[in-house]
Order: sequence, then C-alpha cells, then structure tokens
Amino acid sequence: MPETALHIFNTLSRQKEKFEAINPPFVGLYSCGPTVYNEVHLGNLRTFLTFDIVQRYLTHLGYKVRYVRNITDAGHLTDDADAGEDKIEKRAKLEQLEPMEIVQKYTNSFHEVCAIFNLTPPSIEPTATGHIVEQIQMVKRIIANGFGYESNGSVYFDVKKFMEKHEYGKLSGRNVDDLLEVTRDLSGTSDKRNSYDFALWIKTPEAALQKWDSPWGEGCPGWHLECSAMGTKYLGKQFDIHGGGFDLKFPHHECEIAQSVGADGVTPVRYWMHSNMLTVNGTKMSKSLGNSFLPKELFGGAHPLLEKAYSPMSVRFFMLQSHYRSTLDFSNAALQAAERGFLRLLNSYKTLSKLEHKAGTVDAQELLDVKQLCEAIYANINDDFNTAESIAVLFDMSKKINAYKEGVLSIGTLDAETYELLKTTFTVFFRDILGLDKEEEHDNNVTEGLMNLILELRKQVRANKDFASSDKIRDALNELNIKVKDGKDETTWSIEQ
RNA sequence: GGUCGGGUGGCCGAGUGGCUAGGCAGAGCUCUGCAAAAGCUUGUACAGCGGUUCGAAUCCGCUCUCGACCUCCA
Repeated sequence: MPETALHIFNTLSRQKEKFEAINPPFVGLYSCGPTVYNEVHLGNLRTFLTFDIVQRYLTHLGYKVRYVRNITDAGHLTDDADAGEDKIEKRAKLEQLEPMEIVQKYTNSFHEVCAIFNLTPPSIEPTATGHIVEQIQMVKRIIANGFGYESNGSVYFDVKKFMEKHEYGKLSGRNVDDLLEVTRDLSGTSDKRNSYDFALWIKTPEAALQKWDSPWGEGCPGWHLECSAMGTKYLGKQFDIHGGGFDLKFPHHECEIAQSVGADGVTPVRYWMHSNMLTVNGTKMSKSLGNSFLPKELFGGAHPLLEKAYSPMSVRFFMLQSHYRSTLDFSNAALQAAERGFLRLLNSYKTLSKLEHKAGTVDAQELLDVKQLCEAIYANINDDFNTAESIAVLFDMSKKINAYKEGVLSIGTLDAETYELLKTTFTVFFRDILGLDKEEEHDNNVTEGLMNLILELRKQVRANKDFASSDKIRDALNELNIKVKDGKDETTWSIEQ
C-alpha cells in the first residue's frame, strides 16, 4: 500500500493539495464530456484519459468512486451565447438528419473510441436534453437569489450582482475589468446588461429544431448550465473533483462555479483538475485549425501526416508518458518511440505472468532495491498522478524481470514475499491503474494451438540443422506479423501490430 | 493589449537548490546457426544575461522565444 498520500494539483489554489474525500469512502468525480456534434479527436481523448486514470487510481485506493461524465447534446452554441447557432442543430441540417440522430450517431462513435482506447465507462453519463427540468429549476433558484435576470425571452447570469456577494474569476485568475476591456463591440445587439454576463437560458428562433418550454418561453439551456445541474443532481451540492481540459477553465468552469454558488450558495467543487492540450508542431490540436487526428485514422494509419498505423495501447502509453498538466506534442517520431518502449514493457508484463519464484540465496540489496521500486511507483502516482514517473519505475522493474527470465539475476535473490510484491505491483500498475493491457484480444486457443504445432515442427528442423526450413517458417510467420524469437531455452512468439 | 504557462542531451519527455528520471535513436560488448529479443557498458543536457547562495539547470530580475486563455473548443 502507498506510503504517501495522494496529492492533487488544484487549479483553485494553484498548488498541490493533499486529497481528502468529503465523505470517504465515497468520491464524486465529474468530468466534462464531449459535445456530440461530430467525432472526438485525439486531443479530446487525452482529457478523457486523464480522468480515466484518476478514476482508476482512486478506485484502486479503495474509494467508491461515482464518476459522472456528461454528454452535451443541446445548448452548445457555435458562437457567442446570444449570437451562435446550436452545434447539434447545425450539424443536423448539414447531414439532413434529426438532431437526435446526430446525437445518437456521435455518441455511439464516442463510445466505440472509448472502448478501443480502454477507457472505463463512467458510472453515470447524463445528457443535457435529459435534464431540462433540473436546469430550469436551477435557473429559477438563481433568479430567486437575485443573480439572474430575464431579458427578451432569455435569462442571463448577472455577474456584477454576483460579485457584490461572491467571488468571480478565482478559478481562471480573471478579473471583470480585464474582461470588459477586450469585449468585442456588441453594438447594442445584446440583451445582456453587461458583456461578461452569460446565458442561463437562451431564447431560440421560431424555426429551431431543439427547443423546450420554460417559464420564459421556448428556448434551450445555456451550455454552462448542464454541468452545474447534473453535477448537483448526481454528486450533490458539493463534491470532490471536477475536471476538464485547460481550455474549459474559462469561461465554462468559472461559470459553473458562479451558477452553483448563485443557486445553492455552496462552492460546488473541492478540487479542480485541468488537463493540458495535445499539440501538433507546438500548436493546439483543434478541429477548427484542421490539425486534428481522429482516433480511427491513427489506428488505421489513414492520414496524410501519419507514417504508419499505431495501436490504441501504444497511443495510450504515449500520452501517459507525459504529465497531464504539460502540453504534449504529437509527432510520428514521438509516437514510434513510445510504441517501441510500450512493446518492451508489454513483453515484461507477459514474461512476469509466466515467471515463477524459486527459492535461492536471498540478497539483502536486491530485496531492498525491489521494495524501493514498489514504494517509488506509488510515491510517483500519488504526486498528482505522475504517470510519466510511474512508467519510468515500470521500466526499472522491467529490467529486473528480464534479468530473472534470462537468468542473469537469480529470482531467488528475492524471498517469495518480495517477489509477489513486485509481481503484484507491476501488474496492478500496468493493467489496472494505467490500463495498458488490452493488446491480446487476438490470442485465442486456436491460434495458440497452431503456433505450438508450428514451433514444435520448426524446433525439429532446427535440431537437424535444417536452417533453410526453419528460416522459411520464421519468414512466413513474419509476413503475417507474427514475430518469432529464439530464446536460450524456448522459442517465443507474438503478434505485432 | 491583458492573464497564465513553457523553453531540458540527436528526438520525445519527467524532475529538482548539491545525489544517474525514463523511453526512442546511436556506439561497443555478451548471448545466438542467423535474425530478433534480452543483458551489460557508454552519452553528462537544462534558451541568454545578470543576481542571491558554500553551491542553481532548479530561487529572483531582465531579455529573447514558443504557446494557451481572454470568442466555440478537451
């Protein structure tokens, strides 16, 4: 078990804080999900991966995690709160489908990608359209408290009023004076009192495809509102962790805080976590810049900028080799380096599952080394989910494991207990916490049986020094992406991507 | 323009006031029918200029430079 306690970098305080659950053993975790108006790209995935790790590790620590990740299927506008068009609706018109067909289509696709990428599904995946009632109720509470006003069929959050009693801008480090300065010229077209006010409820045009009745007329909820309403509903007025991408800090998350405080008078979240951007040549990956990769393109290799196809787990590993709060630059070279490294780790993982402890002469130094590695890996992940450092320890462990296998180091230098510790720690991190074990689906009994047969035959021809035949077998298998490796005592094989 | 965050060896990428991160690539060796894998050895980097300090790449200041947010964005 971990020596040190989990520390999380809290965006609110801008420093690492010891994690303490509000109601242990329960933990409420909310992460902003996708707006399902088209395919998620790799950058989106990085954020979901970050919170997958959070969820996995907290679960590993024994917490009962309720992980809520929403699906935005209404109210997300293409532009400024009162000027834009609903993204889902825009797409529906483009594809000539019902808005809900768009939502279903891209939700399905999102789920597929998550599964391929080995992301644990959330406990609850609520949708905005499924919580119109809750959102309207929240708007009512905000108005009742004097922080919202109706204007021409829409309802806005009154930031100025709010600031008379509460803080606004703490999370993103913004102050309203600054906001005023850069505000674009709205030339009186806005229904807002102040440019920094944001929409809680938006009046929709007569022809809108998605609209709902409300006390203020037909309309749709503002984008920021769904997270507040659904977070409150499923995790309570105050819950432990809320996460999302860096780019959601402002205005999205800032507005969420204001809404929750405005409606219920309670600061909604203890720890805010923000995962940094995936970049391409140093620039943020984004759909609008046209530099985004779709997971499918990556796994299939079908993208002009890709030199080859990469397996989902290699990509997952690639992302985990950096810290979630740093930007990560995407390139073929980096991806290939990660792939090679990942394969090495995967090999050790497989080796470990077959390795058995044999008693020998216990070496005190070896014992200490291994124990220290097992402690270090926990210390690393406890340090704000530092997966990069954790993986470095995994590589150190991998050296030991390989040495035992090769007989360079006797496995008997460890006592049975310490060996078990090593095995458990490596396996738990590789498979459960980092979620990297998903490569082996193609392994089945038939393949296994066939390979055993082929390698047995090959062993015989090798024994007869008929190397032409043995090489022929190896080359032919290689053509099928099956790599054959002749070890000292036995021949192993693996299917490469 | 405002706010914030970076600039680390050939590449990617952690971290830190003094102790080898790690991966990939490269070089040498061991093993091996060959290949692959594996093992061992090897590399002494922290944008620049000042300052604080016994000691800084790590703290402070300035400069250069890249990026994010301030508008939809994970």
